[in-house]
Amino acid sequence: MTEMVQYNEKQQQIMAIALRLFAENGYDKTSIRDIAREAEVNVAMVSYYFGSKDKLLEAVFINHFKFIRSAFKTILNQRNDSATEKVSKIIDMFVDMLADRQLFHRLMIRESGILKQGPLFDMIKEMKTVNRRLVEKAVKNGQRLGVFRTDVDVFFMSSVLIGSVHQNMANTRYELEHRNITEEQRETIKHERTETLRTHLKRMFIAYLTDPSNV
Amino acid sequence: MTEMVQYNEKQQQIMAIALRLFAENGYDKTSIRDIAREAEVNVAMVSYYFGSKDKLLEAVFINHFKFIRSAFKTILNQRNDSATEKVSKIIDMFVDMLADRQLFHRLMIRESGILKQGPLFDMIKEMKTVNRRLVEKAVKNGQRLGVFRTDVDVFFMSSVLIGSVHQNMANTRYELEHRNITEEQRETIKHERTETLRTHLKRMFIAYLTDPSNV
DNA sequence: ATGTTTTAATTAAACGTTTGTTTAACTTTG
DNA sequence: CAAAGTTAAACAAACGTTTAATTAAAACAT
Repeated sequence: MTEMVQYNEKQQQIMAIALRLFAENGYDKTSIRDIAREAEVNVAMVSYYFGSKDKLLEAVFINHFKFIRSAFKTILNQRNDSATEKVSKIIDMFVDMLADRQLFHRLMIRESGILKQGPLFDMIKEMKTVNRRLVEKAVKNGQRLGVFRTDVDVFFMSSVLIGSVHQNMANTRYELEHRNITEEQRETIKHERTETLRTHLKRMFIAYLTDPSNV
Repeated sequence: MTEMVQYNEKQQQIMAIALRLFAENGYDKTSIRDIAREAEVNVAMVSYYFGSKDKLLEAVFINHFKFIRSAFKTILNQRNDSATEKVSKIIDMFVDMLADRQLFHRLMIRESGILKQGPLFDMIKEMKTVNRRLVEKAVKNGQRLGVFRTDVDVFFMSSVLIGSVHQNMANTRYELEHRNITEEQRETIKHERTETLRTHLKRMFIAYLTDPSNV
């Protein structure tokens, strides 16, 4: 219970600012002094609370992974859906998860590219495995019911799923940067893009899974 | 003609090492001294030849963009294919391009995430636009011939295309890291993954484009 | 071809900044 | 009064870059 109240207000403030700066400018291009300035705390507070810059990044990761793990559990415990509904729900979960936590995923995608070991590597690897298991479960369910093809590739599908969502956001960001529109319009376009992505991902996956043609 | 021989041997040596280190360890985590050591040149040579670390990165980008642009032109000038063959060829081109130049694309994906302006931003934005145009052209061709649906989304498709390929490679890397296998086995698995990706991407896209069901 | 001059390439050392982190003094809180 | 929180200052290390000196290569005139 008290385990949950792990971080006090100041710590959360530091972590929130750190996440934003890490995601927007990169971990290495963000100095502890940058974080301290924006979070309006002394530079020494980061070492005091988190030990080091590395550990701060780790804390940010752990924080979000907790949330993500519980989201996975929720979807895993859902039953009584049709095979296509299950796929649809998984896509919804991924799109929502990535849309709601854009900053974190931008950071994760960036840092994941250069990790070779350590706690962050292990966390990301674990998440990749869980992603795959989730997709696998839904696919096997549809295959058991005889509505999905038997020659689909789960590794491929989980790559498409996460890769498409991330790329869609990255492309949208590039398109909107430097465009002279209000923040409101920007958010509207982003939202439209997300909904289009959601709809078409579902259609594409169902088409792929149920495609009757020979290869 | 002489314009082509832009870089001498030493410059190319520096650029090759820089690309590898930037891609594997990140731009910021790679020092000029690291590059100089591995390229077996003096640290001052980087400034001497490229002006700065920033400009070296820019040179690496320009170098690869030249190649990529010419690959695009090749595919754009191909004719007399069926609609599905055109899509198939585009997928082949993207998969080959990303597989052959893995290091560069790892670097680009990473750095693209934090760019807001400047020459690199512009180059990447241009490439995203060209990607989209290529997909658009193939899609419209198929629609004109009446074999593709009219309600497909080109922005979505180009996101899926590039995002899936990159994510597939990233996931494969995570899976293979720390596995106690020979370099040969590693390359074999990588190759298998790439071919599976190619096959299934084609099948999925064709299924998405020709799916007869209502939405 | 030769010796001379000019340009380019290369080097070790130094420069000024910025970095993450620590210290030691001070303030607030329980 | 003891513990936790907070601060400004200091620290050493690493960074990108520049300097000034030296060597190699090229261009040139004789």
